[in-house]
This record gives sequence, C-alpha cells and structure tokens, in this order.
Amino acid sequence: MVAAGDLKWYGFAWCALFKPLLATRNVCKLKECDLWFDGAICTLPLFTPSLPHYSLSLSLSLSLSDMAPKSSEGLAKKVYNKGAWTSEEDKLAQYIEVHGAKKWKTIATKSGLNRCGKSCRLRWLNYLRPNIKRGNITDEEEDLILRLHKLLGNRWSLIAGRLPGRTDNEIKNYWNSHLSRKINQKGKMTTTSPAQESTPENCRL
DNA sequence: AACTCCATCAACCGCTGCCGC
DNA sequence: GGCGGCAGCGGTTGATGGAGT
Repeated sequence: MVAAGDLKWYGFAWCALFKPLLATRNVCKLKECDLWFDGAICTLPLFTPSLPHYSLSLSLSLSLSDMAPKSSEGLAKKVYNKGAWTSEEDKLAQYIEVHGAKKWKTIATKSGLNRCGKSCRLRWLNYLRPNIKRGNITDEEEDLILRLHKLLGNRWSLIAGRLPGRTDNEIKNYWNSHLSRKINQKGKMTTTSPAQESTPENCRL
C-alpha cells in the first residue's frame, strides 16, 4: 500500500473539476466513484453532504480508510472487508466447527475476522460448510433442477434442498448461465402455445 | 502479442419474514 | 400491535479467465 497524501485538493476545486463526471453517473446508487488522474486511480467514497469540504488525497493506490472523512461524526460505522475471501479468512470454518453456525453477527465479531455476519454466513453456506459437492452438475442433477424449477419457479433454496451438497447460489448461477439459455433455445425451436406450458402457479406442490 | 467479448461464479445488496421484546 | 434485530432469499454485480479475432 502506497502511503496516501502526496497531493491534496480541497472541496471547491474538487467539485468544479468532477461534478460533470458525477452527474453522468447514478450517484444515488453509487457508494464509491472511481476517478482517473494521469493514469492513477483513486476510489472516492461519496459522502455527499460534506462533499464540498472533502479533502482528497491521491496516490497510486488508496484504501477506503485512507479516504475516510476527517470529521468526527459518522465514524462509528465499522468498515468491513469486502470482496473475495482469503485462505487466512477461511479460518472461519474452524470457529464454526467449535461454536456452531448460529448468531452470525457474533460469529463475525468473535472469529476476529473483519467481515460482517452476512458475509460470513454466505461464505460458510456456499464454500466452507462440510458435505459441499464440488465439480460439475451431472446430467441427473440437471434434469432434477429442470423439473424442480418447473414445479417451484425461482425458489433456489428449495431446489437446492433436493440436491444434496449443492447450494442455492450454485444452482441459481447454473440456471442463469446454462439452463435458461438452453430453454430459450429450445423455446425458439419448438413454439408451444403458452396455455400448454406448466408454470409454477399452476403446478401443485 | 494485444485486444475484445463473453461465460462463469463468488460475493454483495436489498428486501422480506420471523421472532423476541 | 409496533418495533428492531437477525436470518434467509433471490436478483444483481464485478472479477476473472478463456475463446475468438
């Protein structure tokens, strides 16, 4: 990490320079905005209320903490790690094996990982938990997914429940990347009347 | 080799429902 | 009944790698 702070611009000049850029993006949705200066990339958190007073430190690589607001208020909210998990963070599995997969907020805190409970839960369910089946979806599984989807619709967790070792995320991804396309192609080849097709609504559980 | 496009999949976000107070 | 916190779900995003040009 390169230390931040070589250059500083202060709010007024900042706004004048980058307001047009921000106007082109969905600022309400964005939490960060990437800016480019002579090839260097800076990720700027958008604390819009204090934007004009924001001091911007630029270097080749800046972390979010480097860019945190300098005012005292609003600092209480913890900034968690985001993005891909490291093998070091996967020690979460050891913690859960001892303490159980309950109270994700507590797990997140007590395990010493700088992750939110939600992130821990997802990592456990989709990757760390034992009995996860790795590898490609088999033809039998695919057939089962197709039939269950016809029956249940996009109820991925219910479908996953019928496929031991598979996660809802995995099935959802598989559906979106493989099966939905397959079905679309089939649909184009064989034009069936909508009344003949079964939908989740008209299938009895 | 360099570039673009696309598929895949891990992870995030926002919403909903449940539960305890 | 209302509220807040939490878990779970499904849609979406973003990083990555491979194929194609």
